[in-house]
Amino acid sequence: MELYKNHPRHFVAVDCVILGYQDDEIKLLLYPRSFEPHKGEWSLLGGFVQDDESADEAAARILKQTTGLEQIFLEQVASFSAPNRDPEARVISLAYYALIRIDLHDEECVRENGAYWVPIRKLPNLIFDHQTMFEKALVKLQQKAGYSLCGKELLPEMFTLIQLRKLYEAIFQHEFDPGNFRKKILSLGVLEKLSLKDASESRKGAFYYKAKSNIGEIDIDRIVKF
Amino acid sequence: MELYKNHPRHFVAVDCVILGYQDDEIKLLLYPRSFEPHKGEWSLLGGFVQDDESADEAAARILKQTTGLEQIFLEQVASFSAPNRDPEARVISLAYYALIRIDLHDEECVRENGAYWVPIRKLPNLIFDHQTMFEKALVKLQQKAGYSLCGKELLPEMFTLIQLRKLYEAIFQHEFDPGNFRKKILSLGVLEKLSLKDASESRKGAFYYKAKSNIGEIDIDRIVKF
DNA sequence: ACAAAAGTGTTTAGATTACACCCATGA
DNA sequence: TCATGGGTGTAATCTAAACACTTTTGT
Repeated sequence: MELYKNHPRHFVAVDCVILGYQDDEIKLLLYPRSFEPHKGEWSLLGGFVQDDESADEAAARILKQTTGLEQIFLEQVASFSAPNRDPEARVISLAYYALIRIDLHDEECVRENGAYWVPIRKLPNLIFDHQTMFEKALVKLQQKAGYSLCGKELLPEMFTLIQLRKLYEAIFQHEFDPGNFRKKILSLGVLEKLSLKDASESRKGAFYYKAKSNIGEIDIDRIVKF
Repeated sequence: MELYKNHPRHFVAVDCVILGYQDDEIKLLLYPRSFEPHKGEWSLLGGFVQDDESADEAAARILKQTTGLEQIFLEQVASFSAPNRDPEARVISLAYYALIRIDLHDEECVRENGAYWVPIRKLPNLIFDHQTMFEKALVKLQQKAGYSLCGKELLPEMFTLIQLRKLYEAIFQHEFDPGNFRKKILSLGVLEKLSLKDASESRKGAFYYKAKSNIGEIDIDRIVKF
């Protein structure tokens, strides 16, 4: 312990890039900061790492407190540690990104905190380095989506291939050929066709699919080359 | 500051996965830990983040102090924050990986600290979670190698295509077809052929190449599909 | 019947793979 | 001249991309 004692201790925070999908758009959950500095400005959801928890646990705890959701997808993005990134005190922040189903989250819980889901194309200015955190998180999401279907995290249990394509178009901000996309996805053999149809978008109706349960991290070559 | 004060502060360390290439193998620089706990056991090179520096700067500083090298490739791997990962005290560690040219590093500086370059196939047990840090760093290296030639970081300025292939075989622990590898790399248009030959490996000799200077992060599709 | 979205098929271009073959050179 | 690695060429296969075409169904 002697050697350790000569070194400084730092506040360690986690900041969460909470992403969801709604109305053909990827949206980010933003909070008005409740204290100085930068009170009232938009920020990611954050909090401090306590003594008895890992950063992963801290992120999950904070996410639960403010959205009511548990057991959601959560992964490290990067650490941010410029000495003056927070003008009030030295805070080293570990950024995480979370994928949640907007249709399942606790709206009241979010509303209470004054939070809003903002389409990623129309983000306001964010405090500190939160813009960079978001950008890195989006790249991570694109990488994840390239190797596994993000349907499970961002879409309802059942979804049509058209919905899945639109999700991918939102993630990559790029259009995919409907026929080719469908063939590519089906060739992966990870989806199960249901007999139910979604008739809300057309007279013919589109079949619903769901992810096969035995598939974890699919060892796909690549879903989209981009 | 009031709100911050209610939260604990933590020691924040950086641990460096220092990788080099020698004798057709990727090697990891390991240090015998100089203090308790686990004194004498093998560990990554680490140190604490000070008040006036970012974690990136801390990693660069520590790397310079112990290998004599500056301006080397250094990138974040992940954070490690289990409350009891270091039994002596709560230490949150930010893992980095560095790519260095073994032929250029300061051998004396390394020797003094009792450090050794160990082939990654024959690693001893490492303390704490350092094994996991290494494994994640290797994945990062493979990703990087998939999108940019790592020749610049791990090989001398001039190298033959055979040397580059052997480097890639060491990184991916997988053999590549000599003819196909050469064509794929040359088709990227990022190498400049020199008139000099390396005659040490064969009677015919193999031409040296060097990376074209204007190429930064090449926007290659993929070098190897794996 | 027809409009409109869902879904299938076909054609072409390009990339990947395996592997045969030629080349240059020192002993 | 011949053994040895260095380097090139080619045919078979696979994949991606573009786009035309067929199917289904409520009105």
